[in-house]
Amino acid sequence: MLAAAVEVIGESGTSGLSLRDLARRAGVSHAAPAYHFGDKEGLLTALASQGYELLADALEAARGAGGEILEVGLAYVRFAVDHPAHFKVMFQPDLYPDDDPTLAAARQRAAEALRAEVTALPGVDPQIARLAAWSIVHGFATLWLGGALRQAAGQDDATDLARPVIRLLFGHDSDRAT
Amino acid sequence: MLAAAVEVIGESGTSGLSLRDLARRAGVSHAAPAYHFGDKEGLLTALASQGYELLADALEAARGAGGEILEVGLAYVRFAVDHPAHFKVMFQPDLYPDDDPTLAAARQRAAEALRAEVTALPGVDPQIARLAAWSIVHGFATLWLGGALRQAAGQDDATDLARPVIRLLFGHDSDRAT
DNA sequence: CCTGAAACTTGTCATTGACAAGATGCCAGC
DNA sequence: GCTGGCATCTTGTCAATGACAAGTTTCAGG
Repeated sequence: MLAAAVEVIGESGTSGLSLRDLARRAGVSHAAPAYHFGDKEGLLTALASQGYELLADALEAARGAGGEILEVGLAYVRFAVDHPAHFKVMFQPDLYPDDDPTLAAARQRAAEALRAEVTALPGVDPQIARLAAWSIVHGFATLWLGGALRQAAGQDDATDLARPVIRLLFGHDSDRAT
Repeated sequence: MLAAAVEVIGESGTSGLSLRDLARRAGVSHAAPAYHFGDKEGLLTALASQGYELLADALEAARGAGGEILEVGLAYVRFAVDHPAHFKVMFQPDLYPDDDPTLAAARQRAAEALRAEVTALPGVDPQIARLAAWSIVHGFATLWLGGALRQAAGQDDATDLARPVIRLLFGHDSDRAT
């Protein structure tokens, strides 16, 4: 059912999502989704939680694979591109209550994965560095999903375009020319 | 009426927006909004267009005031914080059709204002520099509006926090320590 | 065989977006 | 002064939706 929700959101966005349509696709009655999630908010909360878990998985995997900060950043972008529906719901906090414990735990896990990887540059407040890293990958991902970048750049692969962008912030100077 | 829409979105988010509620607040009948905007999509299109105009104004003003790139970036963040409803609608493209001519013109104007300001760093593709600049300010603004940053940082003023973040990307090395 | 819980279904209600068909007011041109 | 036309709304209606209440099926454990 969450999978069906992801599909619908991918087609019509978060506003076009209807519990009854989900039920129709799943071949059940119109009240079945309400039983499982209680509420439309409940469904979106579950979807956001799942999204944070997937994101944490992706970030931890990139970190485990010997990845430096660049790789973790690219994993963030790749997550957004591969799971656009999850990403959109996760960062639209007026769709769900933010006091759900499951969601808070998943979010905490993802935040930790992101936080651990940013090694501070010399002379820079590590908190600022973390914020900058998060901002640039999140901004890039959001703009890409919004379609704002596809026309500006000839690129059709998000990560190819994201790589030099992230390098500009954290890359060694020798990388800047590439 | 657009002002009322802004107010409602500020309270309940884009999904809680109802044409009938708008009509109630404006003291008119439930079909009056439909006459002016034709459609819910129409209303959101108008709101997005207005948002892009306001953004272009803000960016051009920052640029005109002798602002370097840092000031323009801060103006972007300030716009998002001051006009959260507009900002949210603008960058949620599944809420409105993207082929509206008025909207396209306004968007073009804002894009131009942003594009013109980014002076390339030596040895860096200017397109990449623009993308990085846009990404970092957009990401910061989005995360701030989503409430993701307010807890992490003790700051309660967005621009104070955004300043060192933007400096990290574009500032001179002498600024980094501050 | 009985019980009770999980996973639904059916039925209903207020609200919403969209549309059609009038009202009402105002102003230009004759 | 009258008429036609236009912009701005109102009333009425419809299908779709989210939420909820109450019943139904299924099935494991005792």
